[in-house]
Amino acid sequence: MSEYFVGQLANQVGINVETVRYYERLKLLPKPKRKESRYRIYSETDLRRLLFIKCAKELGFTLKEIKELFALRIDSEAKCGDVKHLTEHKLNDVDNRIRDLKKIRSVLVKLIDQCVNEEVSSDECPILEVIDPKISFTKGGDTR
Amino acid sequence: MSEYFVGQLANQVGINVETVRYYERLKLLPKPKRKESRYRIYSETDLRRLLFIKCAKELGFTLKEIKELFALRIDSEAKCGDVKHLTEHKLNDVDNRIRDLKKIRSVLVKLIDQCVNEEVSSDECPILEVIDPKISFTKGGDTR
DNA sequence: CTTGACTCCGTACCATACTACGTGTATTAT
DNA sequence: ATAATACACGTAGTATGGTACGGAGTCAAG
Repeated sequence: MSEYFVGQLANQVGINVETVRYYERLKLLPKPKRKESRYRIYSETDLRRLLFIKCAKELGFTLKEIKELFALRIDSEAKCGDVKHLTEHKLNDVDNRIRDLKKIRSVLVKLIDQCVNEEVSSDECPILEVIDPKISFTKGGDTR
Repeated sequence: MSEYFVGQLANQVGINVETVRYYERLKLLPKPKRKESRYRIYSETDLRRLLFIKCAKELGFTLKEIKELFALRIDSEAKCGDVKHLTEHKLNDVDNRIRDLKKIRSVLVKLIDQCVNEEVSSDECPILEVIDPKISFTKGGDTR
């Protein structure tokens, strides 16, 4: 079971040392053990947690939302139904994202296709094909 | 073919009027036609463009990246190969996002499952199961 | 036992993406 | 026609998510 100082941890994950401390302040990371020297000591679990944060951030989750994701757990305190509802909500959100990304994906594929087939086409911005103003993207009312 | 003033447009999309002007400054939106009164006049196309921006933002694209997405088009000026490369890069990015979201999705489903089956489980944060430190998320080197 | 790299902490600064404010003109509802 | 909205513009302020800085303590190598 390997342990790291903050520098090694930050390096493994590919983020800044200051960012680790920042996340700790925001309670995205638990307060780590300390050496007698007060140096922070991190575990494999902390590393995974940080990797998750990094990834989720790139997927468009805010730090606040990431905190909520971490909080989704079934423990004896929380009522199972509550967790289920929250989780279903998040799931719905994630599904919408996947769907929207797939729309964008299909347009990109089409664009690459056009390149291959040398069909020089419209002045219209092709990415906008993704949007049918009637059936369009996740309209209104999600959490964010 | 309907036309809007900035307020109606912003309202349709669900964003602030100031934000529309802000996007115009950043050249995410083209300079609109004006009435004699200098009032901006927007079209259906502008509305779709704004909806796209809103959606892409929620998917974790920065405004800069969204601008790049808009720029992906085959016109007589641009060399097709360039566009193809750029687009393939974006496609790769999008694919990674979809894959990572699917991982998160599967964990959420598992969590909901546990609720249904009343298996009160570990103190460990279940969302972290998503991360296998070996096979994990999109590590390193994408554009962002 | 000193030198260089790492860590501590608090605070200050930075970029991105808005959002609000103030002053003036235009439009619209009564 | 006049008051309430809406818009124009420039500029300033805010929230989020970091990033940098400075002075002091720690550690490992030579």
